[in-house]
Amino acid sequence: MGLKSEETSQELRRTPRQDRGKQKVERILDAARAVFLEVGIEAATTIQIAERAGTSVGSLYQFFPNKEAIVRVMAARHAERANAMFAEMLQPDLPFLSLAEVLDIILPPLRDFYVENRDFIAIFAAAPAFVEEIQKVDEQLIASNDALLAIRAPHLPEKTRHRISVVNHKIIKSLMELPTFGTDVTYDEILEDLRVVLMAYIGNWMGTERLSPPSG
Amino acid sequence: MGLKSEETSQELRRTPRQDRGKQKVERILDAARAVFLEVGIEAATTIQIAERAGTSVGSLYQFFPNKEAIVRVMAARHAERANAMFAEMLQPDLPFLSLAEVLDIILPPLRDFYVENRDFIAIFAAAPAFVEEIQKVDEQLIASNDALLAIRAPHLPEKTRHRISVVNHKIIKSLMELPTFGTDVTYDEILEDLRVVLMAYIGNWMGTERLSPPSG
Amino acid sequence: MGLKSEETSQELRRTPRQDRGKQKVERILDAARAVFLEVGIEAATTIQIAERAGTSVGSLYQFFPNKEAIVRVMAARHAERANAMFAEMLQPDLPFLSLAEVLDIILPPLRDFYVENRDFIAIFAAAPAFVEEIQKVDEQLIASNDALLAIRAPHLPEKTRHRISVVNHKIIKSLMELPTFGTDVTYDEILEDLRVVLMAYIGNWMGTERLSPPSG
Amino acid sequence: MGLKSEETSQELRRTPRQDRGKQKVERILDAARAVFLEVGIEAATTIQIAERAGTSVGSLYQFFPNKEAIVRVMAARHAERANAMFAEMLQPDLPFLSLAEVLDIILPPLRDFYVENRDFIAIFAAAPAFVEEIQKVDEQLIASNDALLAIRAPHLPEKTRHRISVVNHKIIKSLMELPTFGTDVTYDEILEDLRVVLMAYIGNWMGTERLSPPSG
DNA sequence: AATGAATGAGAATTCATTCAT
DNA sequence: AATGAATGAATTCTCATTCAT
Repeated sequence: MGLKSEETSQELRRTPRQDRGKQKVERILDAARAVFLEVGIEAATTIQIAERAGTSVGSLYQFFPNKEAIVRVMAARHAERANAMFAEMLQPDLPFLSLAEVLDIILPPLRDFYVENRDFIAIFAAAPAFVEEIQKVDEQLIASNDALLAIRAPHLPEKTRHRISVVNHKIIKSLMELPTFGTDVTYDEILEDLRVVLMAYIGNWMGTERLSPPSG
Repeated sequence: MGLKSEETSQELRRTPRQDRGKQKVERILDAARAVFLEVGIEAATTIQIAERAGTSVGSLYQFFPNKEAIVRVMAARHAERANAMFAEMLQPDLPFLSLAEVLDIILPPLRDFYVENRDFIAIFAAAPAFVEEIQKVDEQLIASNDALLAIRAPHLPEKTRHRISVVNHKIIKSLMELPTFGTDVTYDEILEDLRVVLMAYIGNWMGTERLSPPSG
Repeated sequence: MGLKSEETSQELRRTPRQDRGKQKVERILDAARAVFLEVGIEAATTIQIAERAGTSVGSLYQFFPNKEAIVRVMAARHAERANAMFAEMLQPDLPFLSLAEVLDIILPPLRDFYVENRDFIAIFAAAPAFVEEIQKVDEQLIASNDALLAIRAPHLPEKTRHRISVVNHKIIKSLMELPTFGTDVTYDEILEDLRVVLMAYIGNWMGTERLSPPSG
Repeated sequence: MGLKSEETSQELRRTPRQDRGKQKVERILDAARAVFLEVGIEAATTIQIAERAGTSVGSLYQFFPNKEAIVRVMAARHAERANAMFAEMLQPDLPFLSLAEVLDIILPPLRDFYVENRDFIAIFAAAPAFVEEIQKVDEQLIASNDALLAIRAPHLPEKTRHRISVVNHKIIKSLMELPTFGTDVTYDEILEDLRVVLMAYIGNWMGTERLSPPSG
């Protein structure tokens, strides 16, 4: 009787092998980003997105089983980029540097990530919670914080340590969002402020000195 | 929000002079809060809200010209409560106390405000930015920060000062949101963390010492 | 994200207590019958039905959660009418009469049922199999045949007896459909033919004589 | 069927002279049969059919102007097979044999036809009546009945005779459908039942005895 | 001739808002 | 003033059919 899609919204309906198809997926995702940014995820309509992408709804649905899938693929892409950033950032000797050095290493790529992904940050900031992919990005950032802290401050109770990681991440995330939204604050100013704040906050818990690296 | 009326959604359609009317407005706002919390602002339907409030849609529309108006009135109420909190908090000698004393005075009522308004915080956190009333709350909190800072650190360029106020507010706001969402962090833990962070951040700009109050 | 109805299409969405509502349900069902008859169940659209009923789609959906529900309610009504007919028809002494007498008792109300329900017969004849309600009507007619036969011909193996009931029912049903579809055959002619056919067919299995009723 | 083209769906768009083309038409028809059987004619999509046939929609439309045409060609094929069966069955001396002999001659090939065409029977049983080709099959079967009867019972008014032919055909058709659908009835059991029923029904109108063949 | 991506009209369903009662 | 049924525009998604490659 023409029921609407019963699929469990599995990402892409059909992995496009052809270049044409890949390009179209990209164009749709780009269009969606623009539309989401303008009117929000909920208010965006599939027809709007298709038109913006220069196609028809039909085409859109050839690649995405439903609107939610567009959001999820977009979120998954965002998560991938976040992962790539971590990989680059997490050097093995990180836990043994001074806090100032750690921040010198960590903050710039973090800023770059937030700069490059400002659209997605804005889109997902107001995103319906059901976008798990986005929550995972946060969880991952928190986890790597946690790992670092576990080495630097092994005496901390796990629960406390986790809270610190959460708070730390929340501070970074929320301040990095500032330039995205109206405020006329620059990313570099935020970077400076973050340095001050985190030196104090993290230093409070794990000290600011270098650690002697494990012998051997 | 898919409005169909052309009205500019002017808050209350008719100021209810009767007690009966006032009570109904309250019941509708309470119901709306509950429904918004459960399903989000966009997904909430006016019929749901009316039923929860124990009335009919028709009645609801007697007091609110459209769904958006409910959101705006709710936001306005939230703003009022924020203002009340400021009024209480801003003692005339505040600028001249030590930073630690200032935080001792400011943080507890701030926490209380966030505790008491957690529902609204949660509702508006994911709210489409177009709810101006909400932005005003933020602007007001930022403005009072700014005023304080203007006295304590008169040498700061206005723009810098404003940025500090913005950052300061964003830190408070985002950390105070943590207990509201999933995280098992308590308000008191957050209060401690805030103290550390703000001592460092604000202290960095305006010093932590007492100021000699203006003579005369 | 605005998914379409997830309800399991439970008959009526809301049992209309008011007369107005009841009448509207009737008008919708009448309209649906007419439309189904003209274009078939699958091709019928809810808007068509609503218009025919003199309402709007919205109203239609106030009573029926989806198109399928209309079909099911219609089928349920049909089943009820069939049950009413059985109740009337099945006299306790039926098994002990001669076959000719049995047919005299059974065939006229059966004909009346098929005459009065010719529209539904036509609609459901081509109905998608998922309309369980309709299958139940058939099963019930078969079951009462079976019960009769169990008394009259207790020696028959159950499987054989059931087949006879099925065949018997199928003959009745398919012949009774004839006047409904194009053919210029009257119900009375069919009744005569049925008598001949069933006398032979059933008589072949259970004899045509009276049975001595159970003593006591 | 939701046609969008204005063509009057003339069977085959292009008579395939090449062997390749003929084979493809066959493969498409086979695929369509399978798909129709599984999901029904209405729910079947042209892409499904094409994929099952190992081609593309484009190719399918090279041979069939639209979906309906597939149904019609399939029905036409079915009609042809029915005709072939008649041709084989209708021996010149048929009208002069005893009814039992006639049934002995007629019923087995009839059964074979229904067995071999069970798929089509199932497909077209629920088919919208607008497939004229299918009605023609029925009309043809009725007509040959009629012819036989005209010889055996020349005294019967034409209208009566025609009704008998219709009823006779309907009985055969509907009983022969039983094994196709859920029921666990075998074709041989049905054949037995048909013999009983038709002996009685036809015998009732045209006697069961042999006729003396026309001299000369 | 074959392919399958592209198109878009059309169907089901929802929900803000109105208005008769 | 209160009610809640009625309205229909708007949205998501499908699928017959076309047409560029």
